[in-house]
Amino acid sequence: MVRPRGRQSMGRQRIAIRRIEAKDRRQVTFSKRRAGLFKKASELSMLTGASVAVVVFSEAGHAFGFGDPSVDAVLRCYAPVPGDAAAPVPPLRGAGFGEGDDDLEALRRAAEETKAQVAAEQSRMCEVAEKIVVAKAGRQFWWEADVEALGEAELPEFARALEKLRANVHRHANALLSAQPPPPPPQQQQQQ
Amino acid sequence: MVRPRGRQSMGRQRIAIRRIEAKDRRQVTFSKRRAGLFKKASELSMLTGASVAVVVFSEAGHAFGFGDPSVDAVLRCYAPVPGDAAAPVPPLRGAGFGEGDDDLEALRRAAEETKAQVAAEQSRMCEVAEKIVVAKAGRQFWWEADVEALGEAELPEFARALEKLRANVHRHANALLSAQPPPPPPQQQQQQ
DNA sequence: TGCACTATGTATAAAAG
DNA sequence: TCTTTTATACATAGTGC
Repeated sequence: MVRPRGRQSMGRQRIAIRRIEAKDRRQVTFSKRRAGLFKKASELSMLTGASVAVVVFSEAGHAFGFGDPSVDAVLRCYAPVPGDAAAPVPPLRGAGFGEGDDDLEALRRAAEETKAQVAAEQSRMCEVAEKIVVAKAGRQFWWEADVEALGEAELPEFARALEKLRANVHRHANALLSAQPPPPPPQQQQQQ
Repeated sequence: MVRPRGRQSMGRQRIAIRRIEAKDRRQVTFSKRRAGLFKKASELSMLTGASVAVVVFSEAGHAFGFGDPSVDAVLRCYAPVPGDAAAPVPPLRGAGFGEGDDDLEALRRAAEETKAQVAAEQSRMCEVAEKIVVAKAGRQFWWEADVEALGEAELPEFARALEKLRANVHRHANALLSAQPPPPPPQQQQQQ
């Protein structure tokens, strides 16, 4: 194992979180970070017992997904249909995996991924369709509209203010769930 | 800023990726890692222009979500609706932000998060939500008003779309991988 | 209860094979 | 082009306010 003297690499460099223009690097980054995202999702699920679903569509239209217990299961939970009610949703959760599950976990991830890919094969063109729906809905998302309306000149000042607001938004966001006005009607949706 | 002599903290410790038994820590870890996961998802989207949707259900049954352009938009894509497709459409995606977008990005993320949370939470009781028409015109802060208005306004359409979505997801899942436990139309609660 | 800090584990941008 | 390696940026477990 010879160890050449000089630096063998520049090591990880800091990059701005904005679209990567170089196609090559963008693709490489996509693959790496997608894997990383799935791993994080998996760990979150394993550690806390939460149900997690992640769906990713690359620019090329390829779909990837990860889910515990499965993407579909979590999505069912996310979108309970009135008529179908009684989707009480599951405390379900992954059981306890063993220790050397590193490989199993990776395999599991790969399986989920493949599954999503296959499913996406038929929904390839949906990326376009999705945008139609969104566009048809009318206005852009409010935060986009507002931000863009500000103009770049005002952004710096606005950004500074946002730094403070960010904390408030976060706090408010979390408060919404727990402090949200409970549905007036006596009917109460069971929520585990 | 005195600097006490001894180590101020043990620093990050390595932990096994298995269910955290201590309830307190489990919850803390959930919050931290959920935030981290959303951030990663956001970055993946920003860097590569991919569409990403993440839905998380805590053990307590609380729903959290992140999506770009939005959770439901991506999910719609995941489950294509045959009769609802086709037609070119403007990008609307990665808007071109300035340089100091660090704060803007954070806000955008928080906004997405908030919106998704509200949508996810309310979608679980959409029957009730459909009847609720609230005029929160008295809000002092634009983000509060808009966030709440958005969730309520989009709910009906959202719910309707999801009804079809779910059916498609099931159909695809069953057709593509017979390994998936048959989720009959009627209610069913499957484990794992 | 929540937020801030710090040391350290982990993810990953580049470079090399 | 894909895999492996390196150096470093980033995420976060444990702790204190």
